[in-house]
Amino acid sequence: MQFTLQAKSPFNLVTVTNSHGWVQLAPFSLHEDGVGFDYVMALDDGKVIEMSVTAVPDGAHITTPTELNTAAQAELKAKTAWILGTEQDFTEFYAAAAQEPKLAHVQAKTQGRLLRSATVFEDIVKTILTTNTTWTGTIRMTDGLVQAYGQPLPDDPARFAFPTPERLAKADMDVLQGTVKLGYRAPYVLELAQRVASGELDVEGWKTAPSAISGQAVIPTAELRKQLLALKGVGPYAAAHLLIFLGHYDAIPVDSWALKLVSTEWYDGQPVSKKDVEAAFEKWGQWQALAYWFWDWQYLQNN
DNA sequence: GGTAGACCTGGACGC
DNA sequence: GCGTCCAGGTCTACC
Repeated sequence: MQFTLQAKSPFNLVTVTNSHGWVQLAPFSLHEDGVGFDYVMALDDGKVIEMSVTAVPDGAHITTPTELNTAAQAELKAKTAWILGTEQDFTEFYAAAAQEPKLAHVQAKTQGRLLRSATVFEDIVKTILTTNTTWTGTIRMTDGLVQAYGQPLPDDPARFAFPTPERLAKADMDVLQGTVKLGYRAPYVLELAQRVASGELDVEGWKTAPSAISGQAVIPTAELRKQLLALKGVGPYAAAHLLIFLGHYDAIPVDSWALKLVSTEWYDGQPVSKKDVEAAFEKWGQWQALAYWFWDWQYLQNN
């Protein structure tokens, strides 16, 4: 099966793929040319497929060697559109950014979209695995989780889809801590999987909200943030990070990196607080997370 | 609401 | 090679 997804213009697959580090995390794998990527996906009917995503003007071309029925085809198209954010519209952000020299590049570079996983569940787990560790630690933990509990690809059993909540809900705590080495995060991930698998928690409902698809927030950010913070292992940083994925850009994920960037940009390298970071981007209102993310940082130019 | 200490791992560093 | 220290967010207990 193959199909082309046309995105709301402007769109550039390279920009989305390299928008942040997600493409380095299983079950993504970056193509050698650095433009497109492969992704192993578990469909609702239990089938595990691999898809290859390549660039076309203002869109992406998707191919999978697996034959799919009508329902599976629709699911694949919807999940791919979500991963790439093809329906997102950044016209207002570009208009605001054009007035700021440090953001004047965003429209020309078609920046705004961030690569997402196929499910909100997967993005929550991965975000928890970014906390209190190094990026190499995040890659290692994600790889371990996918290999230990992911469903194998029939044509290549060495590759796996990201574990479904149902599979992860049955995980052994000793394996999560000892083999996968999630450490103290293991109970957080296990509890999340069990709550989602049992139906108690509908995190995919956050994804299908019109606001998240269009990029225009309708559910108040404060309400969604409250629900995210109620998840074990999700604190202020992780909640803000996940809000971005869900189309809410009015909160900044302040981590040690953000403190370093703002310190260099406006405080001559002196220590800054979370409030300083938030104050620096407050004027960007509903776009402040994107303004922060795509800012032309002095620190990056100097290092 | 704010703060301190614990959590866990890998990497850097000194010996 | 070994031991120690530190960085990285969140949780819990406490004030």
